[in-house]
Amino acid sequence: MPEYADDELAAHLRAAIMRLRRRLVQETDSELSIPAMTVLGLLHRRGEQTVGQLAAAERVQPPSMTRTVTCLERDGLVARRQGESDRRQVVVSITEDGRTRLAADRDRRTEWLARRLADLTPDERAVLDEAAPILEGLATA
Amino acid sequence: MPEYADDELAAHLRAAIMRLRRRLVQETDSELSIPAMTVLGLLHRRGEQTVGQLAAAERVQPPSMTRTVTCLERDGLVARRQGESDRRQVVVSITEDGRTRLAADRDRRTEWLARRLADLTPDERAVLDEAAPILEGLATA
DNA sequence: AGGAATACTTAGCTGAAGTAATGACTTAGG
DNA sequence: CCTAAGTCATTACTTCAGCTAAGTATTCCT
Repeated sequence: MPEYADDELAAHLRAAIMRLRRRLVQETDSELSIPAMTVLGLLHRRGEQTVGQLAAAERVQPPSMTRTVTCLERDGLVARRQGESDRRQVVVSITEDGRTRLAADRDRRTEWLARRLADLTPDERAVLDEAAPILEGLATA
Repeated sequence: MPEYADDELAAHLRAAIMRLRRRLVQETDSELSIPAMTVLGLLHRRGEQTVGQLAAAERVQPPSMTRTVTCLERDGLVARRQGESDRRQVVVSITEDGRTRLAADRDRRTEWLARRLADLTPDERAVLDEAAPILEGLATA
């Protein structure tokens, strides 16, 4: 039994995403900006990446990624070095400090959402569990 | 069969929301800003509201809502008038032009998402159909 | 070798949120 | 009843996170 008529799902989903995103930003209390945190996570999962790869992964223009990386480098959480095969590239890697900070922040950062999720029924959580990769796919497609 | 360990769902859901939101913003081609459109929708559904009510509904600080309303008023899509019982309040109502614009824009605005949704399998759409109100609830809780 | 293409950076803009302070009005206490 | 405190909206300014345009360094192609 669908909650929404077919042509209304998009509108409702959109509104929900927008509101929830703002809420997530509001409820987050962390020293790291959201893009910074995301990049740190990427480097943790994928290992070192060029600025271009990071920009593509986050679907952001290169200058935006440069700024984020500059910020992270200033705080000593990532290291920049010139690419070996192609010296135009800049390879970014996470530092030990970066990993420490990531671990510390990841918990705090998702804490609010995790608490909210804990309040849901198992069924509801199961729905979101299935929905997460689909949403991810929509963003990436 | 959960895709994610319990304590990872929050992190993944968060990332998915952030990316999808950015994508929605990018792919949207409309004359109305996102907050403006949302407010117009609220006024359409709920009838006239004070600036404070609108701000609370969107979980935005009053100044942000003032700005959005100012913009909408400039375009003749909403009307401001002084509150009758409490003259500090400002009551905002949607105009006929506003309704027209809302109808025209709603389609265009959700078009990209609607197309993406159409590419999903029926099962995936069903999941999102159930997920939408849950996400909405998380944002509002 | 020289010109086109690529990878990142720099500089500056915009949109959409926020806080702090102000003005107008209302409510409550003495 | 009148003053003090509180509330609603606004104004002014800041911050954040994206963008484009233009510049620099390097590589690729003929």
